[in-house]
Amino acid sequence: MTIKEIARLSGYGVGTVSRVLNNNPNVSDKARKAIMKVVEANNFQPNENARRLRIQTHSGIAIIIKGRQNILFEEILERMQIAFENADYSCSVYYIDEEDDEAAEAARIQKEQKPYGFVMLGSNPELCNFLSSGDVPVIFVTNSAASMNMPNLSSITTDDYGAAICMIDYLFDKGHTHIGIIGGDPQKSRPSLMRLSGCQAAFMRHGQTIDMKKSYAYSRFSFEGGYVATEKLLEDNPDLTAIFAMSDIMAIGAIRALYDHGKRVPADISVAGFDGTEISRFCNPVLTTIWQNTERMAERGAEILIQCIEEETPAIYETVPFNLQEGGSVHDIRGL
Amino acid sequence: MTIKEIARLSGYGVGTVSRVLNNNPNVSDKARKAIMKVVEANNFQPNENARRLRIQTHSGIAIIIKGRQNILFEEILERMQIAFENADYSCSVYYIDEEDDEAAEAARIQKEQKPYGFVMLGSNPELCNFLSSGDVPVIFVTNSAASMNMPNLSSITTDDYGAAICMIDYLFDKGHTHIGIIGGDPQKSRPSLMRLSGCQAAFMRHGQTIDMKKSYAYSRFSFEGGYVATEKLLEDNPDLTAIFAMSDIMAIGAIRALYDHGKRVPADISVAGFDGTEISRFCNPVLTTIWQNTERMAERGAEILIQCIEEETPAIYETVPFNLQEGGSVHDIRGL
DNA sequence: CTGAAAGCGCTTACAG
DNA sequence: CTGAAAGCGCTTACAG
Repeated sequence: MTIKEIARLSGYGVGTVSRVLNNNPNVSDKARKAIMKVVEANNFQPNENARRLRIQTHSGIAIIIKGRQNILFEEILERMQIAFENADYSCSVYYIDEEDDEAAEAARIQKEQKPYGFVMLGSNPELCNFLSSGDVPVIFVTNSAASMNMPNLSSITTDDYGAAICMIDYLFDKGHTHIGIIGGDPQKSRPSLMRLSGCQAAFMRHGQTIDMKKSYAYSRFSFEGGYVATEKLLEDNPDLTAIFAMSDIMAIGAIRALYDHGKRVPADISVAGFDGTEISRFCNPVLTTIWQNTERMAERGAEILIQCIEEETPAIYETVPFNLQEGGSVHDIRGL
Repeated sequence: MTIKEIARLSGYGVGTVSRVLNNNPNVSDKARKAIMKVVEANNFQPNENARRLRIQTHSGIAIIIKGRQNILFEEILERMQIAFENADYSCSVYYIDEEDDEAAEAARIQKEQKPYGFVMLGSNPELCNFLSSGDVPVIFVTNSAASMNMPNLSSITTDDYGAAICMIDYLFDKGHTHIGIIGGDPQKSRPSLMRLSGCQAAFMRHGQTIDMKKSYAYSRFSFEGGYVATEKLLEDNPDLTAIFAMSDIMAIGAIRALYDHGKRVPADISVAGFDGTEISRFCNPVLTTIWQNTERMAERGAEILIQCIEEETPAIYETVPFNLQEGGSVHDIRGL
């Protein structure tokens, strides 16, 4: 079934059929009705490939998500899609693996779809040179693009640095002075680097420095990663009283490891997370964590991208406030 | 940049360029080299819309996933994609919301992409009349299509019925005779219905029946759902000793609710889950749950679909074995 | 092995 | 308001 068939069956030309299908006002009511009748009777759907080939135009917003199963990203994605659709942008979502090359994927999409703009979830702007050479607007979510200083690369992030300071201060406040940290590779993950810097700043204020060999354990952002990293920290630091993990998932892995090694949380050792995803409120104990405002990141992220597209504004770098969400995983050990 | 440009720059015709791009053997080495040089120099990507319009053919496998954030489905999806790619089928993944209409989505994709086959993850075959009217092969994963008896609708499922019996038997074995159940609406969710039937069978063997009003609590497959359902069960059944939740996520919600109501798990009350997803091994306590063999479901599912496509085999309904995975969330209360 | 040409299904000036 | 026609970028018989 093609537009030509519809034209034949309705007695009109293909041009008029096309106009009806695209809600072009220059069609008589009579023609519209006759054509819609045939369209509906045949449950006709125009061939999208032909349409795209012909209009050759941008096809909405491309959202590239690095890493599946990331609850934080899923929360942001859902709201972003709604925001874009409310602004009459359709979006297509592309998942790529943790190890895959987002720049190559973006380049492919750029050639194929010519989107109005890109949303990069969890992507490191430094790896996206391709995008900076073009002039299509891009917004990086959870990774700052400020240091790139490219007019088309915006970003929206949580204040990772400030949040880490806040959490470490909180732990010191509760009497913890032997703190281990679990995070990503600061050479590769910008949020890890920012949070680590925040930790270092907070430690300094309390007259300590972080021993990167003993007290910082590298981990993937997974349960298993948090588990293994915790075992390493325990081995190197028998007198640890608290662990700060840079994601809720890693924190849950850490808690599991601690129990398996006979340590109760928080009675024997405290654990803090990062993200404030749903699971942090349902796991046991409930996590003390940094809540990232995914709602705001999604909505402002969409707004910024749309503004860059429509008004050709230069890049915007925005930071979203966080909250320390108290659960039951951190013990107050002052006076013990 | 189009194929025409490449032709001009390389001094060959568009036909030859196209043949090189598609690895057609009828091209001289000389031409291939010359053309590839230009292609690479320009980082040329052919226009996919034009290609699809022209070849007008099937575009691999369409995978429709109902509900985001479903860890079980993500596990299956990842392995399925690998299986299809190894068999040289490309696949495209479509996520739809819990409430969305998968039949409409499938119809749309069918018109637009003409896939060789469909994978429906978490979809109810009874809602997919559209698909049965066509002759494109479909495999339903986690929902049996056996009762549909349509030659193109296959399915691969865990033995939900047997697994529920196994778990209830296990709970009775450990001395539990007051068991509450949390699951989906058996009118809408086929796996819920099958598991509930298994529970009923197991209860009967132990001389009990399930009081659907008091002992079965409806829930969405979410943390929050499990939490609320547990509160209802507690209220209606003060002497409950165990809860069987039909997913790990609901079980974790249940555990949280129990703690919030001053009950320890498993000391005061036992909780069992279903799925055996990664989180079941990291939450606290570790869940006693039914492990679904996602690896096998994915691999056999892909095999079955490919067989139906290539050999035009009639529908196959396959059941995959499960395992009861013992954690620390069920207490042995015999002799207490 | 290669090129010229037809045509996939659509949209959109253009002319009426 | 409507129709005839050009053309989006590609693939593939067809002829050589």
